[in-house]
Amino acid sequence: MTPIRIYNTLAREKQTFTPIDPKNVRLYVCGPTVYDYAHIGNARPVVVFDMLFRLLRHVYGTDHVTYARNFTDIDDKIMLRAADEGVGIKTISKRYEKAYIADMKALNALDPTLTPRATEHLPQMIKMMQALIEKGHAYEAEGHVMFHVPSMENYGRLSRHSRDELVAGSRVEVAPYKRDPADFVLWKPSTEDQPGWASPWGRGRPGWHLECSCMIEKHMGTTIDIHAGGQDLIFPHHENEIAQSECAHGETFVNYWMHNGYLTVDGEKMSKSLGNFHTVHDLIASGENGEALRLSLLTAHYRQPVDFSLSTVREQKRRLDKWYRLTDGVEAADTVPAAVVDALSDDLNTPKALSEIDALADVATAAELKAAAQFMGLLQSSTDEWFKGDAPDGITVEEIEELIAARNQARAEKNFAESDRIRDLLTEKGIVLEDGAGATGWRKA
RNA sequence: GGCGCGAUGGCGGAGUGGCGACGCAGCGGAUUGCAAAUCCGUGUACACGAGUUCGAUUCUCGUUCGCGCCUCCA
Repeated sequence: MTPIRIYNTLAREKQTFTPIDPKNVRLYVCGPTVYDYAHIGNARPVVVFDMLFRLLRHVYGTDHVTYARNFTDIDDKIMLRAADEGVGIKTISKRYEKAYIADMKALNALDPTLTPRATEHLPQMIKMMQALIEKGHAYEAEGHVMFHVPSMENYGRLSRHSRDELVAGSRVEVAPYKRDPADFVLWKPSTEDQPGWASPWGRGRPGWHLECSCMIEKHMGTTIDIHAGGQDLIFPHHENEIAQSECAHGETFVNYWMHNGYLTVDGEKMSKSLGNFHTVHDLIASGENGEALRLSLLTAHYRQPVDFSLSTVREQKRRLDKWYRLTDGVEAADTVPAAVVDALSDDLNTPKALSEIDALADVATAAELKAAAQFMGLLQSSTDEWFKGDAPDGITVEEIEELIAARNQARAEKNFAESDRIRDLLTEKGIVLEDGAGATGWRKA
């Protein structure tokens, strides 16, 4: 078995992955703040680390991997949205949590083992803050609980920022209650009309970083194997998680840190003003194929930037079309081809793995191709479902078949003007005809 | 300014000290009434300049260009 190699952000190099306990490999990925639909950039870490989850399960056994992905369901952005709509935060968070789950399912992402929510971990948060205060790593000030950064000797080793650099490069005003400009919030007070929970420091709500530390502590222990997320989370989010957990526990928090690169759209940063903002929800609703979206996100290596465009999605759709044609009626092989597992074991080299799948694109190796593609969360439908779908838009299967029969009648009579007219009619409906040796088949474009 | 990443053919994207991965698109052919699908064939690609070497796209140094982060952000 090829060992799994992982690029560890902490070490800035690829390392051989050794789990703490092969019977319980623990992976945590930072999940969404549920205040709006997830965009395609949010989907990248989900798809990428879903691939990691699949690989870990393949190597260590399905029941030996715990994968947690949280929902941040208390946050100022959620509060803002709730206030806008005049509803409670739970209405907002539940709505977008539900949408998120559906969207990620459309991308063939497996359900994580655990999906903890911030608001379900208030007791753990309070306990951790108390421990940090007792150990001199945190203090109370004007209803806030602050983490005192200078109290941690090696703060900043993940992002390789020294406290001094952070203070010097800071773009935000320093709140007056901070003992040190680099200190960050663990707990902040809530006004009467804001959501809040009782605490020894008054009614308030948690800062962003605290939840992950507490959820990991509760569900996975003081030290976990892998913690992953977008590279923008390296600082401050993950740096501060390390500070909280390691100062509270006195133990290593995470052995391997993984961070995915950014996604651009048509070569530019995705933004609403540029008109290139794509939510997964809208992409699926407008007819883009979830599996093609997934494949598009896997065409680049996860640490590299990936450029997203609709033309890429269509291109990858055609690639899948080819694989579906080849594997029609073929039973997937029992084992996943080693070349594909090896590529993925090398720091999740998905472009390599995909090209290894292409190398199997031959009738003689169709069963292997199918096993490999399914391992990567692709070819999850039957060939028939893929090409024909549940129901083509604006035309019934019966109508299609009647038109095909009429066309074949015309063809038999050499009335090609009529047969081409019928084919054009179907093309307009998004139906492509394929004249085979015996019969005429059809598929959705 | 600090930290970090990258530059491969029309596009995407592996990889390697010496034989032009792979996919998509394009082009030619087979097949087809015509298409579609399929099959066969088809490309003087490795940012620039030095250095190391018998030999560098691959290693070293430099240059240029592009990108990300530096307390909203996957």
